[in-house]
Amino acid sequence: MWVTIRDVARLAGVSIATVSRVLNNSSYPVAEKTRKKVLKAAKDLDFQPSKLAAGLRLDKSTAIGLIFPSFMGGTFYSEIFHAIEDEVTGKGYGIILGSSYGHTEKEELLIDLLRERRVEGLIIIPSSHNIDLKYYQRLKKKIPFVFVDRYLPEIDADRVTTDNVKGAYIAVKHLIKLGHERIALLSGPEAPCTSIQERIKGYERALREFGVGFRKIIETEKNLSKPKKCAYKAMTSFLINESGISALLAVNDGTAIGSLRAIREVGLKVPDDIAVIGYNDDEIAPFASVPLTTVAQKKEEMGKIAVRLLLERIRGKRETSRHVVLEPRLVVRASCGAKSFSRDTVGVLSKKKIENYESELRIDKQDGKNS
Amino acid sequence: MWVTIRDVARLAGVSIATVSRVLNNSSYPVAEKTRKKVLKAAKDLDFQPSKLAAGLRLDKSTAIGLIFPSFMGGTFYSEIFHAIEDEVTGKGYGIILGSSYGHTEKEELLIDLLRERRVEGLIIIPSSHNIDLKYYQRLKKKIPFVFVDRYLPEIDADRVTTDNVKGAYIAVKHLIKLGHERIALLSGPEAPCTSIQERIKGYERALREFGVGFRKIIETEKNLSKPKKCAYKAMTSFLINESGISALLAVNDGTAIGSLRAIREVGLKVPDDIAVIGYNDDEIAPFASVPLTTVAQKKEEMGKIAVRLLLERIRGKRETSRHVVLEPRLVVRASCGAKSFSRDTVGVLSKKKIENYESELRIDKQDGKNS
DNA sequence: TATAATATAGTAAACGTTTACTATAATAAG
DNA sequence: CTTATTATAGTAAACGTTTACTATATTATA
Repeated sequence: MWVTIRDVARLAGVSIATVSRVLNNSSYPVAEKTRKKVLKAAKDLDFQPSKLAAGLRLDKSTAIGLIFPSFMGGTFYSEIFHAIEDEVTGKGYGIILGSSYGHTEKEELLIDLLRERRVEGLIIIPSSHNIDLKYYQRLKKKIPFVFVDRYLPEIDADRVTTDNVKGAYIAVKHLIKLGHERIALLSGPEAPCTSIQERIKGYERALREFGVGFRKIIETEKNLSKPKKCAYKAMTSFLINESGISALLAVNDGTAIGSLRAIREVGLKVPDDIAVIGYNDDEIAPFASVPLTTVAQKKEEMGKIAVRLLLERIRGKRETSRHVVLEPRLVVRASCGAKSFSRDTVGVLSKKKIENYESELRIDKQDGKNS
Repeated sequence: MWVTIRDVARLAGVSIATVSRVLNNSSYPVAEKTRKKVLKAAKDLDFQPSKLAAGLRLDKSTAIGLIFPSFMGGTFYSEIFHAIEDEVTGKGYGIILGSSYGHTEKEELLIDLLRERRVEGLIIIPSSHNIDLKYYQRLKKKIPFVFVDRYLPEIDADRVTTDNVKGAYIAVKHLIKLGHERIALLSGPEAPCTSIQERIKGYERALREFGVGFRKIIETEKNLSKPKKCAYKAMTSFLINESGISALLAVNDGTAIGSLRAIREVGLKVPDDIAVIGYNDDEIAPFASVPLTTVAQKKEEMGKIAVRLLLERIRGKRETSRHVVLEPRLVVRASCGAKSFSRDTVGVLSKKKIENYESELRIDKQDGKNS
C-alpha cells in the first residue's frame, strides 16, 4: 500500500540503512553520489516515511495533544489554538486535538486516547466541574503537560495564565472611578474554573478596597455552545426582576454581547444607563452594538509560551514547575462611559514579540517534586 | 518507559497473544478465568496499548486528518469542526488538525505531514488561491478525502456543500421583494473559493431574473484573522466614496457585522437606510447590533455527513464520488426590513436528526474513475 | 610491503502490536 | 482404547523504521 524505505533502497540500489541515514541527514558519512541517488529515488516514489514506524522505534511520536473545552465561546480559544499550532508545526510536531466540552469524563477519555497515540505532551485547558484529582496526580507521573488559561490548584504543573484577579480588579476600578457604585458581575456558561474564580476575586477586591457595598453575581445557564444566548436570557431575567445596577462586568466578551442585547431590549442604553465591560478582547469586541470595553489577554503569547514550557519538559530540561502569569490590559471603548469613542482603539492589542519573555513576565518558580 | 503488552502478560502469567486477544475482545475463544486475570493485570498496570505499534502492524492509524483555513472567521468552521469531532470520536478515530490559513503551500505541507502520520483519510476545506491541481490529482490516488463547504471543481472527489447559488438567490430575492433595487454584495476576506463564487452567481441570477440593473461587488482586504475589521474598512470606504445602495448581502456574518458598524458610523440606520443580510447564521447573528438576517447552513449536518462519506471511502465501500448538497435557509431577523423583530427567531436553526440523510438530500451520483 | 586508520555501506535487532500457525489438554466419537 | 474434535494457549513472524555493529574498500603510515 505505502511506499517504504525498502522500495526506495531497491530503486536507489542501496541498503535501507543508507536510505534512512540520507533522509534523516544523519551525521553518519554518506558519499555525495549515494546521497543524490537516494534523494532522487525517494522523490520519484513520493516516499512518505511512516511516523508510526519511526515513532515506535524511537519512542517518540513527534505529536502533542491539545484539550480544549470548545471553539464556540468567541475567538479566545481559537487565538490560543492558532498560536500553539503555529509554534508547534514550526518545530515539526503534529497536533492531535480533542474538545472536552467542559466535561471531566470526556476530558479524561480524550487524554487516555491521546496517550494511546503516544503524544509526547499535553496542553490542557482543564474542565473544572467534577475533577478527579487522583487522575491528574497519576497523569503527572506519566506524561508532561501544561495548563493554559486555568489550572487545578492542587496539581503542581506548569501553567500559563493571565492575572485574572488583576484583570477584573482594573476593570471594576475603572468603573468605580467613573462613579459607578452598583456594579454586577455576569458569570458565563463555564463552570467556575480558576480563571473565573479569580475574576470574581478581583471584582470583590476592588469593591472592598474602594468601599463599595453593593455586590451581585448574575449566574447564567451552563451551555458552552450558546454563551451569548445564555447570557442574554440570564440578563433579561435579571433586568426584569431585579436590576438596579449601573454597571456590569461580564466574565467574557460573548457573555457581554449577550447582555448588550438584553439591555437594549428592555429599553436601556449602554453606557448611559448601564456601563458594560467584557473580558478577552475578542475579535468581536470593537464590533459589538456598542464597542466593548474589555480586559485584553495576551492570547498569542499564552499559546507560544505554553508550547515552550511543554517542549522544555519533554526535552527533560527542567524538573521544577513554572507558572507564567501574563498581565491583563484594559482596552477602553464606548461601552463604559468613555467620553467619546475614538476610532483608533480598533484592534489595538499589541503583538509585541516575546523573544525574551522571561525578562518581561512575572514568573514564580516552585519546587516540583517530580514523581 | 511505557507499560507494554509484555508487562501485562507477565503479570497475568499468560502469553502476549492472549493479552492481545482479551484486550481487543477478539472472537478467538479465551477461558473466562484467563480473561479476568488479563483484564485485572492491564488495569493494575494502567496499560495503554500503543496505537503506534498497532497502527504499524495493521496499517491503520485510526486517525483522520482535518485541514481548516482558520477558526477566526466566526463560528462557522468551529461548528463544523465540533460536529466532525463528535462523530469521529464516537467511532474510535482521532483527529489530527492543521490550519492552512488559506495558503496552498501550507495546505500541501500539512497534508504531507498528515500522510506521514498515516491518517486514514482527510476532511478538507480547501484553499482556493493558487491551487496545484496536480498535487490533488496525485493525492486522489493515495488517500481518501472529502471536501467540505467548498471544493475544487477539477478534482473528482466526495464533497458536502450547501447550495450557495440558491442561498444567495433567496437572500437577494427577499431583498428585492422588500422593494430593494440597489443591492451590493460584500465579499469577505477569503480568496474566491467555490462557495463564494456560487454566492456571487446566486446574487447575479436573482438580479437578472427580477430585472434589476444595479450590480456592485465590494471587495475587502484578504486577512483571514480579522474578517470583521477588513469588512469594516472596505465598507466605510465604500460608503464614503460611492454608496447609493439600499441593501447589502454580505458573504458571511462576520463580514456583515463589520459592515454594520461602518454603516452606523456614517450615520445610517439598518434596516431603514440599508438592509443587511449575512451568511452562515453564526452564533453571533441574533446578537449583532441589529439582529442579523442571514442565510443559515446546516453546519452540524455538514460535519457529520463529511465523516460518513469519508468512512465509507476508507472502508472501501464505494468507488464513485458523491456530492451532497444541503439546502440553505433564510433566517429573517431585524436587519432587513422585517416589519417587526420577533424574539423567537433566536437560534432557530433546527437540529433535525439526519439518520437517513440520503432520502432528504439532493444527491448527485457521478462516475468516479477511481485510480 | 604490511598494518592501521578511515570512509562508506550493509546486516540485523529492536520498538509493541496482531495473528497465522502450532501445541497441548480435555472431551467426544468410534 | 484409539482417534477425532474442540477449547485454550503459546510461538514467532511481520509491520517500517533507526542504529549498533560488522564488513569492505580505500588511503595513510610505518
